[in-house]
Amino acid sequence: MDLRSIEKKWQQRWEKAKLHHYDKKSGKPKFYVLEMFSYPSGAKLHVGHWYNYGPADSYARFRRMQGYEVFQPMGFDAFGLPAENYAIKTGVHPKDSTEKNIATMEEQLRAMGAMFDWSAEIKTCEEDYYKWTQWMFLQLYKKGLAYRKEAPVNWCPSCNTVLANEQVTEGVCERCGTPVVRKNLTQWFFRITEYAEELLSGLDGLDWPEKTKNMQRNWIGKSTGCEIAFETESGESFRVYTTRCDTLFGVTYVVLAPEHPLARKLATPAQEEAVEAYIDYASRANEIERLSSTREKTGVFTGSYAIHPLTGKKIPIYLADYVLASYGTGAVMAVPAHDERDYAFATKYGLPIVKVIEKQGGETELPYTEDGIVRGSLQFDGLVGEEARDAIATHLSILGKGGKKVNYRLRDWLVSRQRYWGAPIPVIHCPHCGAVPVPEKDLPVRLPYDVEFRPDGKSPLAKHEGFMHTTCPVCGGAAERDPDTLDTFVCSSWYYLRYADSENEKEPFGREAVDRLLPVDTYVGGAEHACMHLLYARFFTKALRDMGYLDFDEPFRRLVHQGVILGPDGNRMSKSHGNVVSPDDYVNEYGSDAFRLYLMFGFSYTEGGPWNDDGIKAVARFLDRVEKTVLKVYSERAAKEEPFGAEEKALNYARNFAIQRVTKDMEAFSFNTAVARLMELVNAVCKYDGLPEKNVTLLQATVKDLILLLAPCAPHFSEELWEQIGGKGFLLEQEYPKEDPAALILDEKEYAVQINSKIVCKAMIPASYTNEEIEAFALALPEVKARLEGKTVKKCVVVPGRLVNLIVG
RNA sequence: GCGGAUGUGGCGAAAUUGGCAGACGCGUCGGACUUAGGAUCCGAUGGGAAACCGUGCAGGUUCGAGUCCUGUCAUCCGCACCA
Repeated sequence: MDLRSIEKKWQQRWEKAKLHHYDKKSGKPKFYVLEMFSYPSGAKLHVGHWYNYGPADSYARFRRMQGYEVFQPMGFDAFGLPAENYAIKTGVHPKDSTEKNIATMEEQLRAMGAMFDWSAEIKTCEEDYYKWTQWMFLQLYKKGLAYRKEAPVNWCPSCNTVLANEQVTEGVCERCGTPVVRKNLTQWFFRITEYAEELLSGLDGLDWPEKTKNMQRNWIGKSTGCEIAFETESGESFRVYTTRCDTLFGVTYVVLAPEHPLARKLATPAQEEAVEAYIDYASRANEIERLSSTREKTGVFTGSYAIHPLTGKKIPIYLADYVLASYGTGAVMAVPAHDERDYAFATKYGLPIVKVIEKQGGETELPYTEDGIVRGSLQFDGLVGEEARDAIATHLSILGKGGKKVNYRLRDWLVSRQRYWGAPIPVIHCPHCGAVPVPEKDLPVRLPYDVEFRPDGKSPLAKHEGFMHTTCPVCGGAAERDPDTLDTFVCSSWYYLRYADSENEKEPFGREAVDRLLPVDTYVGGAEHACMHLLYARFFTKALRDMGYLDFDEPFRRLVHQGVILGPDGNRMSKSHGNVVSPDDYVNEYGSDAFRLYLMFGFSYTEGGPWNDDGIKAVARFLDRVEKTVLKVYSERAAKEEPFGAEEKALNYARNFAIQRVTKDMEAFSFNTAVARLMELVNAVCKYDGLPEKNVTLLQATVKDLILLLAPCAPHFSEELWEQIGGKGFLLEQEYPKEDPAALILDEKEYAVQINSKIVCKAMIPASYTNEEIEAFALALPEVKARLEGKTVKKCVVVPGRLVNLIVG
């Protein structure tokens, strides 16, 4: 079969029949299968796209044949830095390169033959999409979930933009690897922390990989501790946050972050110069240096003292950048005896170390950071761990000096970007009225085309006078637009909603459409989005729910991550490694079905692995074999008398076993074993076909089921075979085979017979036997008899259908 | 440093969740058909001559462990001064 020519033929017929369009009137239960949309940074689809979309499409087809009204849309996450960086390098405008890339990728996606519903396609860089992205911003603003503040932010000097916390890895820009520096800037934030608790608790009910859920749990980082108020001698007050208030009597100094509001105020005249110098030093350190836990601790004494809230003792106040301004209260109580960091700092600066926790049943070695018995702490002596913390926290709250407090590591999401290729932030800055949101009727705020996007640390839009100059919607006076664009993750935080109603011009999505299709039933995409896209999308869903636009809590019911296909050398594919495998070459040579089938068969889907050429040849051979077998079987005529003996029973068993297993494996995204079962079925068919006497009716029925089972995995190929054997309609319209339980019941089963857990022989034992009968049967076997001469059987373990184990003394 | 995952033939991988380790496929070897075979079909294929030995390594629980427990090594991933 010439796979390439039949692909075109069937793609055209499917298209003409609108076979892949979601039909809301079908009356069948809906099933929303979604793959993460494409980012058109390169000009072509790579193996990773194929590995994501090919097998996932087979899953969607499988669901469709099972009787669901499947919705599987596709689109493009088209805004973003790569297109802009490419423009800076080559002078090609991001809009032009993006549109060109999208056109190529669309064509390739169509050639894949996936059942995408192209009528729902979206591109986030188009006005009719980003208009609603801006609308989302305005709703969040109205709800108090979007706000502007000056804060130390992550700045990538190479990308010339700020980055979200999530986009900084090990102190470097996630995208380009440049060390990130801290800068004080006024920026827009989304108040994702408002949802920290629900984002955490909601994970429990999700059918997601445990690993991904754990990454989100870690990222949200809930911690239960205690806030404690300290007064200074000069009458100022500040609070510290601790998870170990049971160590409160061991406090020998307190530390404020260098950015703490009181940092300068607390410097005594004698220390003023040193404090200034230290604040300056800390502000210049980049994130890598700052975050390294192995770096030697630095700090400075302010000259001021605080009063211990329970003992009334004088405690020196230090500044040190091992305390983070952005977590907790930006101040900590230092207990060198029971905290490694404080211990290191105290040792270096010669501060006292007071032991107040004793190890239970052992020598207490400092720093001792585990729970233990409280000592030297007045009425709290003798308490241990949690009970000590409870008692001290309660005591503090009675005194009005603090109490229990929950903290999260999650920070608000910084969404401003000083870049061109994104959705403009719909805000106008008026000298009289301040930051004013653009009225909804004036959306979209259009992204101008003629912009100088060469980076100089300022937003490219800031240099575009026509864009910047506007009037204030409140007072009508001259005003300027916000020159920043939104992080592209804002665009992708709600696209799965837009698909449901992509043509709607009046609203981002109609309530009825969303109620019908959402949430997404199965979402397939890479694991790298665990703490970014997947978290942001959950946040958007919850915020939109609270504004009354949605009626569900979680966007993605089930999540599956595909693995990564590596180069043949086992390294990640990259131009610099020279190990990039182009899907096009293989698709041209073997056809898209063979390529897809290899991706399904050659790897464990969630694992991925190195590419290898031999595998794809094997799959092509398998398809050849199927074709030959099917056509041969269908060229035969049924005889008058068709036998139905042991051989037929075996074939029918193989047929129904395959149906049962393939169904289960497809459901579980275990595509490699599903294809293996199909291969077994083909082997069984070939074996039976070689017999002199055949039941052609059974053989043809078996082969027909084979085509139906194969249809989701090799759609064009199967469709062609289906037509050739006289099948009616498209395969997607056929019912997926269901196994006949009766055919799976065997009269006898093969048992492994063991003596003292060692296999002696195998035996066919009737399925109807009781455990006693099985034992008797085993004992009567000659192999067993010979070995049991003169021994007594002490025990007999029977595992029904599998083995019998005789324990002898 | 903390957390998680993984470790099975020459290779990609399976294993009904504690029950015959290596399904299916690649590769290799042998055979058939052939002028020919890098096509196709059939057979063999964990190691070992065998008893036996085999799921990173060392222990343990169990009639029975790839699977459970303890320790350990290696690789990968995530977090990383979060008080």
